[in-house]
Amino acid sequence: MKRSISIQTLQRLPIYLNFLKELSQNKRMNISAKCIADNLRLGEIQVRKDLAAVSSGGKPKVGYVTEDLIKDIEINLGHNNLHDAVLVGAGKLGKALLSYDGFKGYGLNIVAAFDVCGDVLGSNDSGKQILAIDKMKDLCERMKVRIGIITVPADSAQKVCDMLVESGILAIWNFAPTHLSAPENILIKSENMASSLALLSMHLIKNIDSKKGEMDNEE
Amino acid sequence: MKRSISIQTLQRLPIYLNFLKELSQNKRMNISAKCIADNLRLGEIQVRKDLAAVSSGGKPKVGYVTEDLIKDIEINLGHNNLHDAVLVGAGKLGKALLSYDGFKGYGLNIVAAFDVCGDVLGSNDSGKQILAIDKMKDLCERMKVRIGIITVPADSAQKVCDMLVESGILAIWNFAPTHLSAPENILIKSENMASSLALLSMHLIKNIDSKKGEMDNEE
DNA sequence: GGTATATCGATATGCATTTATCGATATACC
DNA sequence: GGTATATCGATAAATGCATATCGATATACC
Repeated sequence: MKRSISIQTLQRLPIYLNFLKELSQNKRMNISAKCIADNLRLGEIQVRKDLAAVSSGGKPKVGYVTEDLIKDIEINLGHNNLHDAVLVGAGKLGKALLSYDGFKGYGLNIVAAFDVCGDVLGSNDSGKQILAIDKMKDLCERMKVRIGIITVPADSAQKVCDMLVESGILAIWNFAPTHLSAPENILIKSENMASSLALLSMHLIKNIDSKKGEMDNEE
Repeated sequence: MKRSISIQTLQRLPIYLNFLKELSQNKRMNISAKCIADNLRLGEIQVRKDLAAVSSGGKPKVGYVTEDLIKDIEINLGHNNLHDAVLVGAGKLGKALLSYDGFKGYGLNIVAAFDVCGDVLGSNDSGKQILAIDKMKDLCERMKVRIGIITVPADSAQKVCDMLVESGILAIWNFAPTHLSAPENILIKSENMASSLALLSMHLIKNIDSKKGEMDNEE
């Protein structure tokens, strides 16, 4: 039963988790689905359904027990067992991600970074090692690393992707602004900044347009 | 008619655009929907439908004219008119984004950054100014900036969000791992790393689990 | 010029996700 | 203790999106 958490629900779980942790700090013992929905600007029913997929249930009139809910979500997100990851491409974005110490809270542990460029090799100010790329496969296999993060320029992203697959990586987090091809069983999640910008841009265009033709009832 | 581009389609447009630009460099004049689909691992029909939403159409037997398609997509993405943006939070991620010079290609122009911390003020190695946050409102109003990028820690993100709204910002790109509340007419696009990680994590858990119980036909 | 074929566009089907409706139940208050 | 109410959970309808099917059409080749 618990197997079937939809992708959409899965992606909302971290948002609930974040909100619930805030509540927890403020010593709120109970929380209703409606309250969560109002605060997060989501539908009340949607929240209830999402929570139903992971939790053992709430009580009428009082809602859910905050702490229990947090635990349930964390279990379902796999935050209890940390996944090791390697990062390829120690440019600006790569270094920024390396230095970000919040990933552990999400179950991700970057063990090392790789790059071709000799200049950046060595220890980063994050304390993480930046190694030559030819050492990647060996390290991944030894440490059984299963997650790869790509922060190289677009034109070398596919090559890096292939290397990661070669190294036994099962899931790839891609920040390069390009599409990647990999075998079926490899999950590729692209953080497509361009797609996000498309959304913002579209919103602005619509908004500015509707302001120009201030008809009020444009449709 | 062209009004109704679905969100999903909109988010795929930059991917097509990227691919088409590569083709264009290789002097390919024409391209079929099937070819795009195969290269990008998408459905042929999906591609055709997406393209139908933005383009004036292709010809049987030859497909679409590459250059025309690029233009059509760029128009629909608003890449022709650059949107100005401000960035708040000149930490590691903020600086990384400031230094990334690829945004202009997506129609985004970061005009300045803001931070509370005195240390980082001044000119960045990106050439962009990092200013004190109290100057934000004035600058946004003067330059009619409509996009705000939030790269501050989670606990100050909402405060920054409010300030941006105050400054006349219409669309917010949020990198803080928290949910933000703003008036209805403000678009908030959160780059939720935790959500992405949830996806990766889930994939690994499923994969490793199915390997443990190597039943082959687990369902 | 006629026929074959690749490719397009439109309509229809199916699936996933969201939203709505309704009855059930635990707490609160009289 | 009985009734009112907030809230939950389940079932049903609606929506949005992806996939399938089919006829139309422009090019290529005979």
